Amino acid sequence: MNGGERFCEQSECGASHPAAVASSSSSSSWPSGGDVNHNYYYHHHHHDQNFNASNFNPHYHHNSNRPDHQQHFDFQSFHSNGGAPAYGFTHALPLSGRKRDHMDSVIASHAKLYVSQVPRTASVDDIRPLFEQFGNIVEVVILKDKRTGYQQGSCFVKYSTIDEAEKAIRALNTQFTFPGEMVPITVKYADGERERLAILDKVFVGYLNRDATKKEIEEIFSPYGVVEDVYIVRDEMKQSRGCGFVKFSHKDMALAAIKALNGMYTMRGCDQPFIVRFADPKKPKGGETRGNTSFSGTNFGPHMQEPVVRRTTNPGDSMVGHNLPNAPYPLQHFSSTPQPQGVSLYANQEPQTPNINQQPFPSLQNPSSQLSQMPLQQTQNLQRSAQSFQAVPEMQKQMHLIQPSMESLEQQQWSQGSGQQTPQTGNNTQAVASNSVSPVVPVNAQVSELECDWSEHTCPDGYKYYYNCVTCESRWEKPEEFAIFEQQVKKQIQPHNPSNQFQSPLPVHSMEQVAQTQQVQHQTHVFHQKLQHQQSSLSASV
DNA sequence: CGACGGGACGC
DNA sequence: CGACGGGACGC
Repeated sequence: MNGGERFCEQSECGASHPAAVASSSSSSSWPSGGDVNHNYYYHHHHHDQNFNASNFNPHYHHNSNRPDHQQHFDFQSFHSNGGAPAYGFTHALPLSGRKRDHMDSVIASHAKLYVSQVPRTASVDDIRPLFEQFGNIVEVVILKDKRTGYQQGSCFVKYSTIDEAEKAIRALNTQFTFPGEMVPITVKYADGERERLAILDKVFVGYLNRDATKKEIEEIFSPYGVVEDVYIVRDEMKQSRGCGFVKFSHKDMALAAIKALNGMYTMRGCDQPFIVRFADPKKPKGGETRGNTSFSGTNFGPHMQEPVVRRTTNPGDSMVGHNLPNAPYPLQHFSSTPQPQGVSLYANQEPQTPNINQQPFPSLQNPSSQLSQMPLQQTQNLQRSAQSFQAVPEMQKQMHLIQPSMESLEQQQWSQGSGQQTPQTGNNTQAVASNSVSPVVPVNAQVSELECDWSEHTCPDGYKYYYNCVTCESRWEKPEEFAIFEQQVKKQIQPHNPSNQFQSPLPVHSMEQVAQTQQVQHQTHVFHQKLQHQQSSLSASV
């Protein structure tokens, strides 16, 4: 079967590594509307040479099929709806110097699709616009035959969220035919992807106290989200094996728990801190497994030890096990039925204390209580640690989940955080830079005249949501006001862009409904032109 | 017809 | 080249 192996070249552009992209996207949870001026990254290395609307005529005359041509490309989003706001740090992030922990956890929620019936002559630029209509493209990889180097007629398209991927599947699978192809494309999850994504809301926990009850465990994890289930692994004698699983209602919560507790929380009577990581997929359970390396490269590996600040057994640590004095916070803070798609998340909650009850992310109550609610050990680590790799970024991450209306407060805490973590190593500092500088500044501050009650935020997994600082409403869909606001911002930043085409890329919904090849092709064609226009506008503005 | 990457820790 | 405890999915 070796002859059939495929390969694809890695991009020479270090900045285009998915990790680098992710570090930008995940670190930019703060309003992303005003970041267009950083998007120059996109065409920095890639001009439009292969990009041409005529690619969609049946002849595909461009020459992108030379075997050695780079066909691998990671995208920085540059349309506003796409997520992954570019804060411009991508190109500066060295491919090698990066921590795998945190970012990869975020990456884990990216959704990779496998697309076949792609013309062998198609370039990334032919493929991307088609898919970009449905969401933020993190990566496109054209598969090639390992030996000949020729394209094999399929590709991976990676979206930053599952939602986007689903949209693309619904709209494009068997619905779109590339010019020159006899059959429509198939668009489906790459092998193992579904399984991988399905369990991101569940964490494995090691170093549980063997006497711990479900309830006790639930209380420890509840501050980070709605705990739907706690399972303690037991032997045949019903004795706890000291590990278990905690399932949340949302993968974001799982991530929050990982960030906060892994290596940071030592249970009473234990001498080792928790291991908290995404659960491995359950049993292979039969067929449908292809050379499934789905979990390599993220933090699922057996010895992927997170660069957590491990508690060294300090003399003064007799407190171990008594951390989290009154730990657990009322579960009522969490909506029991979070809806990824729906209307306002917490619509059914009492409006009286909006700042608490209607937070976009209920897992964390409010910034002022955030520190005090952190497990004591974590706080200690933050304070004492000169090499708090994990803790500080974690804090930052959590901050992003917090009430956006508390900007000043947040900023204060931010500066504390970055101050403490100063004495750390370079790579991290970089990551932090993108974290702590850009996102903290609200769009409103950058563009003085423009204001919008809505702001855009990103969950750790890439989901975007919108928060209104006046009504305290949050919602998943982009409010019209915010879309307009975004456009205004962009006009201001790029005065050279006359007719800004940045509205939500294309009418996605009508797209899905129509789902007619002709239309799709037409719109794709149009999209090409738009892209070109946008690109030239962007270059002009840099 | 189906076809499913490559590199990836950090000192 | 050391890092890792090993345990991994109910009803």
